[in-house]
Amino acid sequence: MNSATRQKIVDAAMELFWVKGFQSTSISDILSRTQVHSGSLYHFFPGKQDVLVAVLETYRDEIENRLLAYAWAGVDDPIDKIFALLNGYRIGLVSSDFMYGCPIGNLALELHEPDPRVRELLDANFRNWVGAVEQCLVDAGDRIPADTDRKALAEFILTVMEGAIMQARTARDIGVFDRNVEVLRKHLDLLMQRAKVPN
Amino acid sequence: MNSATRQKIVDAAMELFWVKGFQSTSISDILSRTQVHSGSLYHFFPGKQDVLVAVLETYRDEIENRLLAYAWAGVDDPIDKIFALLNGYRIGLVSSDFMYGCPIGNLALELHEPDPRVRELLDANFRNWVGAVEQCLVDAGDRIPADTDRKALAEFILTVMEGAIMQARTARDIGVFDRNVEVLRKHLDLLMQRAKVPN
DNA sequence: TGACCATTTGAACGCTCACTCAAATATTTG
DNA sequence: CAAATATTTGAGTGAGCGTTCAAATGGTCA
Repeated sequence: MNSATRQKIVDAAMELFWVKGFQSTSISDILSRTQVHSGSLYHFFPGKQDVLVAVLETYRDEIENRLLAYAWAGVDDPIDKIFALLNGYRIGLVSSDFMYGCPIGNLALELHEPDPRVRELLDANFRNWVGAVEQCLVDAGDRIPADTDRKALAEFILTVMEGAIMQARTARDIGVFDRNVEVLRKHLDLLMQRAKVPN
Repeated sequence: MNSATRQKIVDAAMELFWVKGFQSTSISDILSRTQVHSGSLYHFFPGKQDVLVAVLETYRDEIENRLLAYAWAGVDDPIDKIFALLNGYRIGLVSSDFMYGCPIGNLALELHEPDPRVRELLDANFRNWVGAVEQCLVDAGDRIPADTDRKALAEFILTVMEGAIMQARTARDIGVFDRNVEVLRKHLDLLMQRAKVPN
């Protein structure tokens, strides 16, 4: 079931959907990049939507290996991990001249009436990401006030990441990304300050 | 130059691009909704991209009349205005069953290699929005610490709006939107608290 | 070897898309 | 009114899209 051809298709589609979006990527884009013929693609996938489903399943299943392991290499402190993760996206933006944003966020706003499977996979990817950040906040223990909703704050950090990328890509200026991260850092500083001296 | 037909086309395209996105909206979608024939559309616009340009120019020029006047009706306090603006988007989401997000944010992430005119107009729309919120923060005067970067905070508020909408639409759950706004409110509360008792 | 199934090949199909254009009609202007 | 210009009509075009399918090839196992 998981032939090399199938994997080549998913890998190419992952890259193309990221850079060009789903609708702007044609089946023949995928075929020419993979040197696969259309019949082979349709042997493994009923249609284009199913390629997208496979791509989103891969993101969901590989968040540890493809994203977190890379961003968190050599980082132990849970609060540092949060900013290291954001910095991973920053590097992607800068090194690609603002081509590489968040592949999930892109698709989430591009697809207006998505296939239920696609919508659920986008959501699952967001919840995975939020869960990873939430774990960092839990690991931060009493450095953060006890009454702080960790999950809500993790969702907020995803929001900051997505909004910062959106603005930086549109302005083609990393400054707005950095300023967004600085405001987030300020917020966490204020929370941590308040945890030290409860008021 | 500004005939009624041209305006009908822009209005219909504004709605369709909002609900379906740019690429999923066909010229014939616009024609059938407006009862205009293709030759008329191409009499006023060289191509589909130029319809998008006209739409984005309208958003840019009409932010006061179409967005702020509505959201800020009866609201005077500058901090309240910020949350009233966010609440405007909340109402759009809920009342449309998550169809109406942010039209500018949608397009910003849908179009990966936009026409320079389009990219600049998207950016101009963001800067307009940020400018309006920045003015609220300036009007808040010394309720906010003097060393707070008002523009950076306004950009951050745009980020929160965009990220909150993205997650709420994907989850089809307004809860995540509300939690995001609550965290933002917490941040502003902490800032205002710090402005009262400088530390 | 031969039968069976998985995979590959690549031409072809139907459809929708953005867009064109010549002719008809309405409006403006002198 | 007459001429010029602006606008509308709507059939038509070519290109690209996702998808199909019958035939060829490759691998597995009795």
